[in-house]
Amino acid sequence: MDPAWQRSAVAQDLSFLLARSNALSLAVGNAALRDFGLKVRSYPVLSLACDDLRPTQRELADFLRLDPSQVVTLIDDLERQGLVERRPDERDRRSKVVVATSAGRRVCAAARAAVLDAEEHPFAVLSPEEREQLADLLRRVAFPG
Amino acid sequence: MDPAWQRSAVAQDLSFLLARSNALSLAVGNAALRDFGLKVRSYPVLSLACDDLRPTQRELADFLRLDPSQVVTLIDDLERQGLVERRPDERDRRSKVVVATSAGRRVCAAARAAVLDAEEHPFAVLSPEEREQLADLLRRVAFPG
DNA sequence: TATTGTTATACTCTATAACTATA
DNA sequence: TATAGTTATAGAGTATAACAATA
Repeated sequence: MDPAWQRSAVAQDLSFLLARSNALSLAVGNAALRDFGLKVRSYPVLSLACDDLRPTQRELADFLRLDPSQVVTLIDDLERQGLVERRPDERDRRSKVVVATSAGRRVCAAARAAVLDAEEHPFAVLSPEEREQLADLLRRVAFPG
Repeated sequence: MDPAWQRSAVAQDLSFLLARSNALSLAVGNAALRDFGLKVRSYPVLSLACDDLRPTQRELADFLRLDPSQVVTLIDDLERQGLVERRPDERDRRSKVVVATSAGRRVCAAARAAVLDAEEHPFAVLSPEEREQLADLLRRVAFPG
């Protein structure tokens, strides 16, 4: 059955292929992060906090294309697990800067390794060169301008 | 801000780039389909019904990686709009085959044109050759084996 | 007056289990 | 007994509006 279905009209759509690939990647990613109490949604927040960018919640919301209220609950979870802390922003007392704790840095490093390892599954069909090619193309779609 | 953030660790992950690209494509796709009473989730069902593959609900669930119960509600919607019909499968009376009505075919053709047109926005940064390259890479990820 | 973070709310999506009718 | 479709339900994700503190 599949061969004929793969020649169907929808299966040629870039948006359909993107959605399907993402669904696979999402499932694999969440499974890999489960051991660390993280999800595909919370891991980027922790990772950005670990990159010493001292992001405010507003900046995280903009970059991750999430509503500010969603960022609140993601950070609530990470803070409850002792992985990040909210610090007052000296330059603007309305803002709160998200910084990683030392525990957060350890968990993030381990989680990153697990994610990269898990990515082998959905992307194993591609060679290292093809993966880099795919990353380049997606980078331009994901970050136009 | 963005340039520094784009060099962050997560922004290098294939899974993150895929998720972000998909989020953009999803928003654009749903906006384009809204006029036709369709969504990114229901359009593939209608499109496959229009391809004369005479899919059963089970086959649709397998191909779209959806739970059979989700297929039920998607087809309920499409049937309520008069775009598809459930027909008994002569070969297995447990199964139901989903076929497009003539109205469904008209709507599907118009919706497909709108989707292809809307895809210009997220993928406009890529040349036609690059888009085909991206489609080839994603096809192999989305349909391994 | 505008913005940051927060709370509350509702709506969609996703996952699961149980039921029925057929095989 | 196993499978196709259905129903019901709960959890996760997403979007929106309103509010307090600060700019």
